[in-house]
Amino acid sequence: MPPSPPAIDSFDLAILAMLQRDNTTPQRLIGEAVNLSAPAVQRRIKRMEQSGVIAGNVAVVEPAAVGQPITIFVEVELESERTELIDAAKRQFSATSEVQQCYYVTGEADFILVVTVADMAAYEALTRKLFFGNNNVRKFRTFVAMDRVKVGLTVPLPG
Amino acid sequence: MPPSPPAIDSFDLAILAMLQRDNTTPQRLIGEAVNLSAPAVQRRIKRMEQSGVIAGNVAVVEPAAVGQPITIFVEVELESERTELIDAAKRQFSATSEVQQCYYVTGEADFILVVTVADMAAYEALTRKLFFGNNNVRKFRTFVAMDRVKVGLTVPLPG
DNA sequence: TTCCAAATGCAAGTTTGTTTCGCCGGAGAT
DNA sequence: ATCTCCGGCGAAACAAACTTGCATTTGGAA
Repeated sequence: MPPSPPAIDSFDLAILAMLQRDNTTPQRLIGEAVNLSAPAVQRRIKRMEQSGVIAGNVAVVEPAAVGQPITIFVEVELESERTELIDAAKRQFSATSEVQQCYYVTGEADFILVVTVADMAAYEALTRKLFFGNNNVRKFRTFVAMDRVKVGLTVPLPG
Repeated sequence: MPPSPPAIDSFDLAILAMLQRDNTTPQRLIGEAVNLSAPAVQRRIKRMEQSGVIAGNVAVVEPAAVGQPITIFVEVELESERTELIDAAKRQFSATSEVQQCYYVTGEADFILVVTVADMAAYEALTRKLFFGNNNVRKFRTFVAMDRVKVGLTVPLPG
């Protein structure tokens, strides 16, 4: 079997902490901050990208600046929990560009969606397509965000 | 008054679409894709960063790889909707590293949180700190994510 | 039509990221 | 105990990308 990648150590965590704040930080500065040479930093970053610890490098776009000022949470409850229907729902939600995030959850709902739209008319159209047009959706509850207090994908890192 | 920044055009949208997928894409390739020279691409990116259209450039870290495999949604309902108490809650949630995302919403809840933790014991400790230790929290509902079907901050872009 | 402003493309300069090389330290075998 | 192999680290050379300045063109307003 292939050699398992080395475990994450405190150097890696320190590097990740900087990169998930700003991945344009020069490797030289990262090296100074964590007491490593720039090539060592580079090797560790590359390794973490290949092993999947770093899932991607992305620009964060301000939705309001591109005409999508409304963020909405939706709790979706299905009629049937059959695996096949769950998977179909996952696929449909994933393929919908307005659905920024989709989670399959325990509790009083089956899915929680984070939706980004231009206006409420667009949301209404989306509900027709995703929910009213789907016999397996028993009901859904809508929460409109008035304030995006904290937004990001930052993961809390030990150390 | 300061000159208002130029409106976003279809070139900008095409550039954003590529950057929010992978912001390490060389500007030369972006230029080829959108029919612009590399410096023109560079100028537009810089302008959008300064004007806030691009809110940041970050590495996306896989939570499970750094010992935070559990994602939880929490709907929080407050006792009082007094502005001062709302703001206090916003500040407390924002300052909590386990709270990855926090939204102030309409509907049957006041806040929706996205929480990242190592295990349920850590979540239990967090609820004690944030909810049971706060007299203004009337109740909260927990949804544990079994599958992070779609995760990201990607904004749907026209065009 | 004429002038002005903004944006583009080209080319050079600078910074950054990448690769290669040699060295050091540790684990295992002889 | 010593030798050898292996993996990682640091220094330097290399290549690539990014950034800047300037001349040109384009679009619009006077």
